Amino acid sequence: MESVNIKKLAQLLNLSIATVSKALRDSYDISKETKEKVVALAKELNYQPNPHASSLRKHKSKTIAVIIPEIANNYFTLAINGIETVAQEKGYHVLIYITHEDYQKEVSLAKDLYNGRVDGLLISVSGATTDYTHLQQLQQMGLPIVFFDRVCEEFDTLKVTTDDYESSYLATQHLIEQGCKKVAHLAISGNLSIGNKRKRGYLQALADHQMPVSESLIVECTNDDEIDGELIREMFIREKPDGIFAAVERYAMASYEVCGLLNLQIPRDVKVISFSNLRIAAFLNPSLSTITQPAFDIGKEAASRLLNTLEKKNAPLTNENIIFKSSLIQRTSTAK
Amino acid sequence: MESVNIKKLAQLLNLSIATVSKALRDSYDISKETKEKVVALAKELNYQPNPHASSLRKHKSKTIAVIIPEIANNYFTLAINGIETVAQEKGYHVLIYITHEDYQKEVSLAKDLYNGRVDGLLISVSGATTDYTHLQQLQQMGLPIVFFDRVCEEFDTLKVTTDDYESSYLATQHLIEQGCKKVAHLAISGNLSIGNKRKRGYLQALADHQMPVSESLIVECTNDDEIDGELIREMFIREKPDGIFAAVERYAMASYEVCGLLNLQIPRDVKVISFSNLRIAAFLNPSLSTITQPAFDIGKEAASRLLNTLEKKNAPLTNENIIFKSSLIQRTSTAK
DNA sequence: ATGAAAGCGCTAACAC
DNA sequence: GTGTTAGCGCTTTCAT
Repeated sequence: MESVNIKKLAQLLNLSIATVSKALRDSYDISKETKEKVVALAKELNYQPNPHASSLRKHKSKTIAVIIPEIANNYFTLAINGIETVAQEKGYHVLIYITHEDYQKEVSLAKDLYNGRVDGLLISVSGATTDYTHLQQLQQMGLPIVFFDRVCEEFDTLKVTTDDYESSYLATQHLIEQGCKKVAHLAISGNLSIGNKRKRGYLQALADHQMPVSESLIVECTNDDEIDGELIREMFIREKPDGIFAAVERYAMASYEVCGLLNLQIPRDVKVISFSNLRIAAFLNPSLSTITQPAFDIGKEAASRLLNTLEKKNAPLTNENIIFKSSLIQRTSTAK
Repeated sequence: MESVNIKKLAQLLNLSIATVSKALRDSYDISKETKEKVVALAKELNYQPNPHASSLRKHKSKTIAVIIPEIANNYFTLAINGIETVAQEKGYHVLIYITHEDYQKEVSLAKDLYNGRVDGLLISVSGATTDYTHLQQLQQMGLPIVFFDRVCEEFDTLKVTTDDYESSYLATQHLIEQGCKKVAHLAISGNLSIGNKRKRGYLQALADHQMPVSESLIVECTNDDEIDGELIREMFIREKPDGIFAAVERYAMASYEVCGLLNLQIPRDVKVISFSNLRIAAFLNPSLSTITQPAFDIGKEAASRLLNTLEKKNAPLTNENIIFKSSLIQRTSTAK
C-alpha cells in the first residue's frame, strides 16, 4: 500500500506538515486560500490519512467490535445490518467476531481488544459463558460495552433486549388458548438470561392456566442440530405434547422435522410457535406462528447508544435496560 | 483504554524497550532467562501490543475488509462465516462493510481503504457497479483483492465463483424435463457477470430444447421487493408461464407470493426453481427446488487464498477463476 | 546479549 | 497564519 501521505502533500505545496494537517481538519487558523489549495491537492492525489497513525496519536480508532455467538441466524444477521447502518452513518468501522458459542474463543477475542484496537464493543454473549471477567477487564480498562440480546444481567452497563419473559408468556398462553393441553418447551442451553426468561415466561403461563408443569416437558437443547433432533424426538415419543414453544427458530425447524418423521400433523396434532426472525416464516409448511423481535432496530439502537457515548454526546453508558417489544404473529402452525 | 505498554514492562524489568520488544517476538539474540521474565510479566499484566503502533510501524494491519452488497441473504451470511473462520484461525481481523447495492457507497467505502487500513480485500460487487476504477486504484496501490460470487471479469485478480452458467442451464432444463412449456426467468438487475451467466444458461437451455424464447419472459428485477412483486405479477398475467427460474431466492419468494395472489398452485400450475442457500428450503410450502451454492466453502477459499498471499506463502494473486460446483436439489416445487 | 536511537504518519501544544 | 517540535507505541538497525 504505497500511498500519499501528509508529508508529500506538504512538500508539493511548500507548506509545513502541521499546516497541511490543520488545513485538512479545517482548523480556524488557516487561511481560506491555503485550505483550498491543500484540499484540492489532497483530492487530486486521493489522499487518505493513515488510520493507524491517527489512531495511535489520538487514542481513538473510529472502530467498534461486534462479538456474536453465531451468524447463520436471522436475528444476528438483521442486528448486524442495523449496527452497520449506524456505524456507516457516523463514519465508524465494524470489526466482526464470531464465537461459535465457544467460551474460550470469546475470551481470546476479548483479549484482542485489550489495547485500543476498538473504541467500543457490542456483544451478545455465547451460551457457554458463565464467567465474565474477560469482559469486566475490558470495561475496567475503559472500553465502553453494550450488550444486546444475550446480555449479562449483573454487568453494569447498557443492555438492549426484548421483552422475552412477556412474549414467552404470551406465546405459551396463545398455545393454551388454541386448545393445547400439554405444552412442551424447547429451551436454550446454558444459563443465558434470555433462556431463563423465556423458560420462566413459559412456566408462569402454564401455572396461571392450571396446566401440567413438568421438567420432562422441557428439552434443554444444545448447539448441535443432530443431538437436538434426537432429544426432541425422544420427548415427543415420551410426552406426546400437543403444543410446542420453541425458544429459537432452529428448534422449531427441528420440530417440523420430527413431526414429519413421527407422522404428526401441524397444527392438527401439534401446534408450534417459536421465536424467529425468518422473513419467510409465512411460506413454511405450515406457515409458522412466531414471536418476532425487531432485530434490525435492536442493532441500530445498541450501536447508536454506543457511538453517542463514544462521541461524548451523551452521558456515559448507564446501567439501563432498553427493552424492545416483540410481536406475536399468528399463522397456521397454531391454528385451531 | 489505559493499558500496559512495552515501556512499562521495560521499566518494571529494568530492561530497555528494545529488549522487551525482541523478547516478546522471541528473537534469537535474547537470553532464555530474559525472555521468560518478560513473557511472565507480560502475561501477568495482560499486556497486549498496541495494534495501531505496530500496524503503523510494520505497514501491516492483520486486518482484511469484506465488502458485500447485502447481508440479509443466506449466501452472504454463510460466506462471511467461512471468511471469519479462516481469519480467526490465522489471527486476522475482519472489517465488514455493506453497500446495500449502492455504487456510491461502494466507492466511498473503497476510499476508506486507501491508506493501509487493511492488508487485503474480499469483495462481492454491488449490482449497480459498472465502473471499477475505485477498485483498480486500490489494486494499483498494492492492495490484494479477491472477488467472490459477484465478480468483475475484466479485473486481473483471483475470483471465486460457482458454475452459474452450467447450473442455470441445468435448472432450466430440469423445468423443461418436468414438463414446462413456457419457462420464465427472474433475472438479477444490472449487468453483473453472475446475472449474465445465469441468463445465458437459461437462454441456451431454452434454445437447445426448442422452447419459446422471448424477452418478455425475462423479468429484470430490482432491489425493491414491492416493485419486483409487481413486475413479476404483470409477467404472470401477461405470459402465463408454467415454469419459473429465479436467479436469487428473494425472487422465488416473490413468485410464491404472486402465485398465492393469482390462485396458482405450485407445482401444478407453475413449477419454480431458484438459486438459494436457505437451509429451510425443504420446509417451504411447497418445498422449494434449489440450486445451492457452497457458500461457506467459497468464503473459506476466498479468504484462504487472500491470507496465503498476505503471508507470502503463495505467489501473488493470479488472474485465476476458482469455480465451485453448485448442486441442484429437487423438491416439490418442480414435481410433475 | 542488551541498549540507543530513528522513524512509521499523524496531531497538538506552543512558538513566531 | 504558519512552522517547529514532541511524542503516540512499536520495530529494527546498528552500536556496544
